[in-house]
Amino acid sequence: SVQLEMKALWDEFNQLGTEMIVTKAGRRMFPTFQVKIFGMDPMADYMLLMDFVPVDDKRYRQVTPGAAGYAFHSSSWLVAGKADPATPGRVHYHPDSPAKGAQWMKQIVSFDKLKLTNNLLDDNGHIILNSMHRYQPRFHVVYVDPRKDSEKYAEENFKTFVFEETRFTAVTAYQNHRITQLKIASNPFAKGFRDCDPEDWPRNHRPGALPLMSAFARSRNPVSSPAHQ
Amino acid sequence: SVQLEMKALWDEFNQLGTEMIVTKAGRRMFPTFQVKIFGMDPMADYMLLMDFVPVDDKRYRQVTPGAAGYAFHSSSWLVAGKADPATPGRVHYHPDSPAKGAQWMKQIVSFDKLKLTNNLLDDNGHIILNSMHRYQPRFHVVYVDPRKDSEKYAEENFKTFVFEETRFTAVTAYQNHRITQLKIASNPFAKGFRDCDPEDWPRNHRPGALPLMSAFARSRNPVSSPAHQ
DNA sequence: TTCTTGTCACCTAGGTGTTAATAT
DNA sequence: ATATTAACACCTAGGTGACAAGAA
Repeated sequence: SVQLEMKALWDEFNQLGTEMIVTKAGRRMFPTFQVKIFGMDPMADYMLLMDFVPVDDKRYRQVTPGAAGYAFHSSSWLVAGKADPATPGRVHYHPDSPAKGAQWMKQIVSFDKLKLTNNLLDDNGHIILNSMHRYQPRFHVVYVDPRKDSEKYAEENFKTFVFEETRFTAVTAYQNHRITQLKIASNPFAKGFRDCDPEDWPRNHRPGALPLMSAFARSRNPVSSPAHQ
Repeated sequence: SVQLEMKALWDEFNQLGTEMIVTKAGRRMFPTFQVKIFGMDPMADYMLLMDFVPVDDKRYRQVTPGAAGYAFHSSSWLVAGKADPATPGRVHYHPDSPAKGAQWMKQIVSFDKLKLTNNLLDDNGHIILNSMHRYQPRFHVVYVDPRKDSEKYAEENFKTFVFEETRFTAVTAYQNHRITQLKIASNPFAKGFRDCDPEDWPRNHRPGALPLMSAFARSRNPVSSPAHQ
């Protein structure tokens, strides 16, 4: 069995509609997909991998509620047509694969090397996704069968785990400001954009409490900021 | 068979008398011990590990040639008595162990996670060495025998490789300035102490050329520098 | 108008020798 | 005297969202 780590954080993002940035060079996911694994044979070899399947066959687009003059990203999505044709879909093997069950179970397994890209010609082995489409991450455990004719047992030698709270929309720029603020508040690498008490997250964070979202006020290179409203 | 990477650099250090810093928290080696491996069974599992054995049973101390007033570290070592009693001696397993021969052979194997410490009570799994003693790094390849009674074949299932040019003296502070300068010139993490053409190393470095050693002139926090000579 | 790209300041994380103070 | 320690400035390496400019 498999347990999703940081489930409370995933839930918080999922409630707002998780977005993941895709770039040409590849971007990590945040939150990172991490799991605790139970019930493996400690002495047997396993491969761990992830892939991403479309949640639906729709393409989305952003609705702009701002009246005249100023466009403000919202949390509402419009269906903008049928999905782009899906490419075969890559998989990402956990770099420690293959490894013994004991190794996988003794600590949290983290897919922090996995990167998402929108570059259809990517040759870095990153996961290729279409921007403005929704995806469901999947986690697969493959038992390395020592038998000679292991191919015959492929069907019974792997198990797939899906956590619906890890669904997200691939984007090239954040669409929902509340997602941006939650990323800034919870991702250590975005600390430079925080405006609030830097000690308040995640140390004192209680799941269920309202996320702190004052970072938007910060403006590093003060350019002619358009009148808001 | 095994080939030492960066042999030219190791030779250059060895010619001066390589020194490696040991600290309480643990310090990496520089140069890093790296090898290319040939002739493994691509499908078999191997463990890769290193250990460190005393080169002799001597303790060293620094000779101070400076006359009165100013002590200047030299490249001469004096034997200062018998070695401290050796502790059992830890080993460092390469963190990718165990892995298939194919995996080990397809790229350079780097022991850059290995750290040296002088803390006899270290509980981080680092290699414990005595300062002012000389050591010989050893590299071991262990074939993971799939047979039930594999213990019986332990003798024939491993092979040890020793590169004499990787010998070094463990120190808590550098004793030979030429070693310091060569470290500064060749270790990217010490770039801040370079004084010479920053592009000149290692790009244009020809083994056999005299190492560039002008970095000593640099003094960051200019304190009352004692008159030299 | 909407979406994408490339650059940037600002971070995390951690590897350097230097230095002054301390220990032996 | 000689050896060790801890704090420090300065790096490498690379992960953030902001922003302006470009593309569709």
